[in-house]
Amino acid sequence: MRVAVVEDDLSIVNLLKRVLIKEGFSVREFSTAERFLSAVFDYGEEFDAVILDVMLPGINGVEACRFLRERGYDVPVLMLTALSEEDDKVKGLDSGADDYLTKPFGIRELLARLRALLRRRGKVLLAPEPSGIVITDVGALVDGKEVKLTGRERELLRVLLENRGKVVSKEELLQKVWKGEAVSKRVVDVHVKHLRDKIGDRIETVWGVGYRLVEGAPE
Amino acid sequence: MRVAVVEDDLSIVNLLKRVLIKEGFSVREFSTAERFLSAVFDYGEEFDAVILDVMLPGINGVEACRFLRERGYDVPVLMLTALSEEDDKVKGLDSGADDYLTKPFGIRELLARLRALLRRRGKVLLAPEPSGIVITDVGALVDGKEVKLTGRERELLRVLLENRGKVVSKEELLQKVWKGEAVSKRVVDVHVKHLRDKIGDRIETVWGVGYRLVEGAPE
DNA sequence: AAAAACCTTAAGGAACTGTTAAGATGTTAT
DNA sequence: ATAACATCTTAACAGTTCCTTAAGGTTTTT
Repeated sequence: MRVAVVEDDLSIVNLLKRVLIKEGFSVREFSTAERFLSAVFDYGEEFDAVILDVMLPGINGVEACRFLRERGYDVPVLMLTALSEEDDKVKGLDSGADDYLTKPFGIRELLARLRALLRRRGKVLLAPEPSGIVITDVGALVDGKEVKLTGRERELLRVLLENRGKVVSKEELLQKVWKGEAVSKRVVDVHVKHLRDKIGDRIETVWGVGYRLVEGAPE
Repeated sequence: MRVAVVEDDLSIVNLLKRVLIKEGFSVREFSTAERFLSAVFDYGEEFDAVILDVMLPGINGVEACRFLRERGYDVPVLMLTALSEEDDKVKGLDSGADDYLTKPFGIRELLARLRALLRRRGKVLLAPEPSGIVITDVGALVDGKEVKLTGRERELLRVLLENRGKVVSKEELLQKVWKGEAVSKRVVDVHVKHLRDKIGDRIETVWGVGYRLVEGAPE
């Protein structure tokens, strides 16, 4: 189990590190939200849970959490802060946090809450289901409605779905869907168009790079 | 960057803490060498630098430093003391300290020496610390908000970000972003302008030289 | 004041994507 | 076997986005 600790207070980081490691977690620490987000988005690191401080220099915990959620990263987030005002709790939880703990906190309580979060999630973390799309053997279930897809369309959607929220380059799509067959790059565009016609505008174009499946309903 | 401050004089501890934190360091304080050494060897805490007072109750700074070095702990040590006798300096430096500063010391000098030590060790002090910016695959996260960037803009921002706080010359930008393509120098200006429009006035012009990404939010 | 460096804006073209349709190929029903 | 159908690919044209250059204005230096 990999846990990211995003916290700038060294004494807390060290405490958490010691305790979490003792409990059998792998701990990756980040002193700023930027670094953490960069690890996730630039380097594709994955975590089973995130312990996220609110008061951070630069991007704060609430903003970071909101960003994660907007991009479809469904990892359990335990928010940590010195603020105990009801309003702050609301803000934190509204941003997508799963739990909220105020400093000073009991380390045993934190562990208990963390275990609870992981249990609740069943343990599958970064980048799982909730996109409103499920691939079936005849096509896809989109917002509860069944849509028929052709083979290529289904494969294309599958790859995009596996990388939900992340940009997939045309080269990668050609490689994964067309397995290196000698076809023009433009076939991707055409199939994206067909997919869009069928499942709505959930596929975003990233100019000069490729495509990205985004969350939520189209338009 | 984490700095351990090992010092029993509270007024000095507080001064250092305030200043160092302001400079973007994480500070961990210890009132005795025993506690510091215990943190290092018993708990495996790691530091990028140590500011170590010589006159400490129990194990003194020189002994502590020697102990560190004997165990192969190669962290930069800046020794701090009221003793200005040459002999003491020699003892301190011989014990493995990297630099030596006598009280009363100027805080700016201390910072400069600390930076120098870190630089010498190859620690990247280019402050990967808070800038409020994270580059993503579609653009950048600026103060928690996603901003879409074009390819050139993103590359330009990436180079500036890698050198944040430092001036990057136009030649270097042309070389790193435009890879030696034969383009006019003016393209840099234009793209800087576009970047400024999108991420705010975080890019400072250094007349006759180039550009620099500055910390914090614009105005 | 002149010169140099920078800012700002806009236009043209290059590169990329959207869209449509036709032909090729393969599949199913008759 | 043949017709009807479905799918895939390519090609062509239209539309969009992006990059660079150019030109005139502003600021800074000499």
